Amino acid sequence: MTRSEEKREAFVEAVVAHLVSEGLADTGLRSLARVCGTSDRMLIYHFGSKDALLEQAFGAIVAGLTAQLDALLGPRRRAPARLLEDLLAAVDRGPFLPVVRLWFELVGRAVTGEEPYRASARALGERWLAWIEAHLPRDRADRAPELFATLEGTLMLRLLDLPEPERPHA
Amino acid sequence: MTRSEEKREAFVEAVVAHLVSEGLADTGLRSLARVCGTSDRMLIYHFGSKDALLEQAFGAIVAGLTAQLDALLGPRRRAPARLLEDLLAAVDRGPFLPVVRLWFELVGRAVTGEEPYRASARALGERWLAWIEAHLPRDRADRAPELFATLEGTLMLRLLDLPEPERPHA
DNA sequence: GATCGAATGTAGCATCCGCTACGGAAGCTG
DNA sequence: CAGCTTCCGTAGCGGATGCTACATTCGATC
Repeated sequence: MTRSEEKREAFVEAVVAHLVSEGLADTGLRSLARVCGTSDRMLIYHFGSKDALLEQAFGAIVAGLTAQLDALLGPRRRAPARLLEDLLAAVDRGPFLPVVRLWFELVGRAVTGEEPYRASARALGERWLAWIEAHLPRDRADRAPELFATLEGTLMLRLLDLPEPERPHA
Repeated sequence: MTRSEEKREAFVEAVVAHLVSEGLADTGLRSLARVCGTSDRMLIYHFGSKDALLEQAFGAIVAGLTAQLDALLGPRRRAPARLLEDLLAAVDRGPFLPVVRLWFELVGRAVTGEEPYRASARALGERWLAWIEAHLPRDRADRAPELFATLEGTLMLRLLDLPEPERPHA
């Protein structure tokens, strides 16, 4: 790997960390350059445009997410209700809340069709759905969208400090 | 009502229409002034700040939403599954999709705590929850958050062009 | 008709935005 | 050393941002 590629990779990593911790608000080229320890000039040089950089960063987040989920919950398949319970518990305990917040910010931009947000949100959603499907019993894989919907809706309520559905304690 | 109050009301109405049709992207003071047929100078004069104007507009949207829902679905209480079905059908048929998009944009900004978005999103969410509660059988009012979650999650999937949960046809 | 406050137009401030033009430095190749 | 490519710093463009200062116009009241 060339020096350039190494640098690009490091830049993307720094941007990912910044996005996860700060959200989409502070994503000016000059801010991103600061967290990368370089200049806006150089970010354009390496990535061509701000959107291309963000797209790569979102891609890296997508790739990292399933890895994190796998590490936390293992490959075991389980019934829908139990899987939902485990996922919500994981969000409670793990470092997932900032990513969930970022996810909702991303969806908020994606619904207008704005790129690169829409494409990134769809990619993230698809991977998430696939992960859920892979962790449901094979004969109930078709319930993945339903579980996804319940999970996302519950997270929305949580993020807005509105009352959550009552769940049977595990 | 004074001339000023009439004008303010008309301005808020114009801003509401603009928000619903265009979303949160094009909300510069000068853009809002254009759709109101006035100047940025005058919007500040009447409302004090852009945020105050937006807050009033979101308030008007909240107020209008339950009215629209009532008009479409009537006051009848119904079982959770049926209510969900009816709500999703209403979104399918009615002019609600732009409002739903705006709602998700609003949530996207609210999750970072940014005002006036957070307060407005919470208000809208609370009213929506209350509406659902009022349309569930009295002894099942506690299932409102669950229904809200399923509805919002399903709408998210729909807005992102991801596969929706299978529903029994009504 | 003088007066006064409400309403409004004009111009501008300070700051940010993504991006670019230009030129210099560094390092490799002949 | 010459010449070329890669890398990067400086400066700035044109436009948008929320908001303000100032001055004017207008309509109602005394």
